[in-house]
Amino acid sequence: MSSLPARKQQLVEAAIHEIGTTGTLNVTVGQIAKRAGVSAALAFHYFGDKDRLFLSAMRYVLTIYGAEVRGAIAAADGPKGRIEAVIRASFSSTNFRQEVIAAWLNFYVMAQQSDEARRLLSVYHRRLHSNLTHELRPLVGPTAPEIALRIGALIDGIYLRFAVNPADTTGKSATAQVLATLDHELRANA
Amino acid sequence: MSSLPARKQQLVEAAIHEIGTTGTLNVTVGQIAKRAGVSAALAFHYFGDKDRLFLSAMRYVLTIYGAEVRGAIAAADGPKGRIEAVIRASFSSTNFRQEVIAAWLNFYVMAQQSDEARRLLSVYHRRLHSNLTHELRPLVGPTAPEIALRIGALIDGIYLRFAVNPADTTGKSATAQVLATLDHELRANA
DNA sequence: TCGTTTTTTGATTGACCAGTCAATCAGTCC
DNA sequence: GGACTGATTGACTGGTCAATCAAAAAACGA
Repeated sequence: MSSLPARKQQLVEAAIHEIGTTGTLNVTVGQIAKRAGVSAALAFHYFGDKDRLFLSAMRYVLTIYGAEVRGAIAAADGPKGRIEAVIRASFSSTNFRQEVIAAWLNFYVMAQQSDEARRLLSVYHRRLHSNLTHELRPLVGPTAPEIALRIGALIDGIYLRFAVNPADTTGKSATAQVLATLDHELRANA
Repeated sequence: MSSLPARKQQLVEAAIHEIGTTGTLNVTVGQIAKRAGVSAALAFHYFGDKDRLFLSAMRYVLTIYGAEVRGAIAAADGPKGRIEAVIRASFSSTNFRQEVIAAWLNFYVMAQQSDEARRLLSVYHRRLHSNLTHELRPLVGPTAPEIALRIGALIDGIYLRFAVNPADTTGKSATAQVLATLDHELRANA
């Protein structure tokens, strides 16, 4: 949140940036602290250990993403408009950047070892699924959850492609692909 | 390949297993060597450094996956049958296991730093895309590449879900989801 | 059998890093 | 202005690990 003490937030943002640019969790607390312009010891003072610093970074990314999606939903009209809003927000220029996606990727790796990381990713999955299902329901009825699942997985899959090959996907084309699938799913369930 | 010298193959398999079970690239050469039943120094003798050991492990996984898909395609009948074969192979019990998927996930992370790793993943993506496109063409004509892209991304996305929550996805249900999307895409393009 | 090559190892090194600690410093409250 | 608190640091440590090396063991050919 933006309600974090200034130094904590600096460190969290530095951690994301550092993980994102190096593309790995193998960054030292020293590197992160240096980018934040403070000493490594301060990071330990605030977060206790490296893991908890990483988890805070993850929460931060999730929080921002969630806020953006919520904003997009609020500004859109009608069920289909709101579904499109979620999709567009997922590929907005804020989120759809190699640095951020590299960080996400590493959060998935973290989730292999850390229960809390896994929990946080589950929250993201559930929220996305719930948003999509809620808006799909009036359009397709009982198959809404299944379709939501597929749309959600498709979004994440496109993220993965982008992580390997940023060149041949843009936010626009990614959005178009998901919207196309959405259309076909809707047509099949009309 | 199975044509690797015995010790090399033992080490490669141990590396995959170790990466898969710990869920991270943070495994020591010592751990890997121990699992392979040899000394750490031998791993350096054969691979030169840790990176090249990891890359060999990645090639090995890709090779096995590729062989399985090729086998499944050969055994199937008709374009649609062969598409289904590819999808089924992707979620077969050989490939769709947390250990293997955790390894894949870490290969994506490797690709953030290593050109060779990125190249290998690109090969996988292209091969999958090409297989799907080839079989889709007689069914939907010029939209085949686009649909192939979406199906491919959907498969990878479902892998990601499984990486976080192995409990609520099985190979069967995953296959069913992708086949459902495939059907809807085909219907929309018939 | 013996000399040579290949495989394999244990011991070692040099770098790196998470986490600790004792010590300053800047406020704040009485 | 003195006691107390939280912020902040530099220096240190204990441990880990990739990579090297010299030598043992095994395999092999003459």
